Amino acid sequence: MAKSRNTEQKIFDAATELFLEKGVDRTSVREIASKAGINLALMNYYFRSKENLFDAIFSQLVKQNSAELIRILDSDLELTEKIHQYVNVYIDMLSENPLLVSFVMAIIHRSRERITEMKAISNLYATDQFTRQLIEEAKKGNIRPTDPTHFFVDMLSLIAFPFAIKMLVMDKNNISEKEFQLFIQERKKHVPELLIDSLRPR
Amino acid sequence: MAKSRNTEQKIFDAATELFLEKGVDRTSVREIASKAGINLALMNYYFRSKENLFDAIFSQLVKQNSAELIRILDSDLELTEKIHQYVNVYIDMLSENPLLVSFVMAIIHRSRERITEMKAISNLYATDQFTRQLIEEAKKGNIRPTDPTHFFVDMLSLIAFPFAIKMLVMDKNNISEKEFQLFIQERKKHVPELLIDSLRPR
DNA sequence: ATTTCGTTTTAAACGCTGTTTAAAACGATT
DNA sequence: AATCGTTTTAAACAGCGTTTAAAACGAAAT
Repeated sequence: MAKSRNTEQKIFDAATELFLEKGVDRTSVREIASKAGINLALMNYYFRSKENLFDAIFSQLVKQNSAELIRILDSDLELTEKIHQYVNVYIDMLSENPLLVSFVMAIIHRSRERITEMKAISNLYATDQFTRQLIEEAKKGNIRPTDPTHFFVDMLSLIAFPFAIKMLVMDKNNISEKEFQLFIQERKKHVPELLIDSLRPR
Repeated sequence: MAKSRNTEQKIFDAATELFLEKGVDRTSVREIASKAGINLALMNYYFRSKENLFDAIFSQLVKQNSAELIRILDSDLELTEKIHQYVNVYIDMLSENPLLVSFVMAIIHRSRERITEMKAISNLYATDQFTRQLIEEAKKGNIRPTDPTHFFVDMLSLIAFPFAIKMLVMDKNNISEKEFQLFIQERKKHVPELLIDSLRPR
């Protein structure tokens, strides 16, 4: 048997499912092959390595999700509305996509070697319009002068880090998965408030 | 030759150095044994596993560092002063201890199975006094009513996450290691300001 | 001084991992 | 029906963390 053109897709799908379920490191290539119903070596035939397979899955996932975030950052929305939308969409994204969260964590974990992949998820490289806005609004006196780098790092931190320490928050507050999701939902209001508040002229 | 009671210490030291240098995952047990000048199997004789060795190094590191943070949280310091001190000490700690940062990231990465180790670093379990303070100050009208959980998660996020995306920040702003350290130093002022500002009654 | 006994060290192997190899099977083209 | 590039296969590779069983050792007991 040969030329079943969906072999590549079968590997891709099986790996995606297993990576989500057990994490990248704890998923073996033999397991992926078994789940996909293919020979072990085919994984290396289609993707050159397991790392490469991970990248393929990851960048597809990012492409699906980051477009909207960049669109928001680049838009003409008023500053506070833009912050609201960005935070809301980003939190929803991470909240609905556990695979994305664990992939982001895996990449951050070996961040020294994986800057390229990090760029894609960070939107840090689409902040020109946003930065301009921060500076101009400050010039007009609508907000207090604000360092754009710190502000953007703050925003990313407040959005993403809680997902990283999810298990910790659940354990400490003795809450369930569902209740954690509620906690995250609260942050869609809380984080923009905090950020916008810090911009208010004194 | 036998009974050289410092064999355990030699393994511990060699592993610490290598873990810092190349990360836990990319350091093999054979490499540790070679650097320590001991037989491969001795690593499993003294520590039961590589994971165990990691834990031993990690918890020693945490013990050295977290005591002061807990002391600050439990102190009678005035709220704003407490926030200042906590943020400053924590940022200094992470900034002077790259090993701690990469260990924290390694543990967060496999957070599902490692809650115990996470507890140790989070200080999330020493927040009783701090929580009480937030509630009482709000009752007195000195600060606006604030959810303690969100506030503490905010604080941790703003302190820790920037270290996780260090490479990203450096690449995006085209800055050196030294300049990143400066950026971090700025946050010792910026983060407390942001947090305390959010407590101001409206 | 020799035997005994628990501790420490050793070399070799185990089962697992990701990856490579070389040959086989296959389908379309000639 | 033969050819040729693509796809699939079984088997092996080198590396990993870990285990095994025997050896080497030092101190205590005879």
